[in-house]
Amino acid sequence: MQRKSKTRERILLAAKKLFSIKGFDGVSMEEIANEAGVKKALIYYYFPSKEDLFFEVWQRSIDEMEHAVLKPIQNEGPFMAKLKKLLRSYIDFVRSRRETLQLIERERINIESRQSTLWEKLGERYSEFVERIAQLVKEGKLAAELASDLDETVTAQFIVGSLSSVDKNQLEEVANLILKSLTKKE
Amino acid sequence: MQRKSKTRERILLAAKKLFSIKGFDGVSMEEIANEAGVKKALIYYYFPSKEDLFFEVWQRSIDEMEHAVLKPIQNEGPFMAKLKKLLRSYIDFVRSRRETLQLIERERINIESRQSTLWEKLGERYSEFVERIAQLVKEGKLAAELASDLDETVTAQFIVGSLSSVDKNQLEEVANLILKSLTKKE
DNA sequence: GGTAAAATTTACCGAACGGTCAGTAAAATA
DNA sequence: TATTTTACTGACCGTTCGGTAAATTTTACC
Repeated sequence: MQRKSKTRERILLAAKKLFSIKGFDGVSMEEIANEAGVKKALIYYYFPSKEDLFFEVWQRSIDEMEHAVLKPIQNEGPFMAKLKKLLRSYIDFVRSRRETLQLIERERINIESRQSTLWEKLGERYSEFVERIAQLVKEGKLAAELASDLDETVTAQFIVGSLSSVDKNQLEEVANLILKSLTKKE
Repeated sequence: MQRKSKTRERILLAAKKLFSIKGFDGVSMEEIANEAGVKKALIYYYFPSKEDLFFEVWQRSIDEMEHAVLKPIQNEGPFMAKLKKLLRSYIDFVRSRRETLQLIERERINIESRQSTLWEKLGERYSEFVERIAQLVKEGKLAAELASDLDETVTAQFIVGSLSSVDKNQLEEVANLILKSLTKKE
């Protein structure tokens, strides 16, 4: 029972690593098995298919990101403090969990362009995350700290998108740009 | 001679379409052939390999983007006019050339994580594009229209990244956010 | 220590992959 | 008209793919 979950975990870790580097279609089950130090058939003992394996990797990655980014701001008080904390924790996440971020960034587009119902669920899971940030933006508008004509979802996409696409060494600069763009002119 | 280039073009167009939807590893040569209305073997008459086919699709796509985004600002005068024109032309590009943008966004990460010399060239071609926008930022700093402590490359990545990652219907809002974040406080 | 269940490996399958090649039809050249 | 070049096809090759079934080893429990 203990051994079982340990092997399963090793497979998930190996899969996540390789998926993040080469993408879903670029990785074979044999590669994943080798990375995990296991024979290919054993993967099928724990996971019904390559897709199912990827699904679990994806869900876990989004959970991980959501936890790292959203959890720290939950008990924060005033809106501006929350926003700054969000940027801070997002920067920390990008810096410390490169593999997770790369997996998400890489497969996000891929997921959107597959039409199967199962894959769509994965896309929705990601949208949920963005929408939670959009909720924060809404909060800021209600508190009159952000301009009332801001579209919440677009603003959330803007925050995530800009922080995900720049060099990891200068994320603070981007966070400042975001802050400056969002705060009301006085 | 005329027929030859027409077929070649059809193959390139079909490949671009499929690569942009499914990615390099997600598309087979047979699919591309079907999309182009051609037998698979004929593709190898025009292109030595799948990689070579992709290389040409990629180079053309970057050229297309560079032309659409950078050409309009070449003969523009003052810096702020140039910057606004850049945002305008980038928005138009995102709206009208979705396939091209999706190909670039999708394969950019993929290209970076392949270590072969040939693939690295493709990555450099993209970096060139970003660096050209960075040059514009530098211009703005010299003209004292932008804060002097802005990192040019990061700012360029910020502009491209944020405009590439939001819903196409509200790009103007993002352009305004970018403008607000970059212009000096008065 | 025997034994049943769980965990892992070996051996294999049909399909699909990227790529090749001999040959043919159609055009261009002479 | 004869000949060379260009455009294109179908059949096929070796390999790798995702996935399965059966045999073997390891573990847990009495």
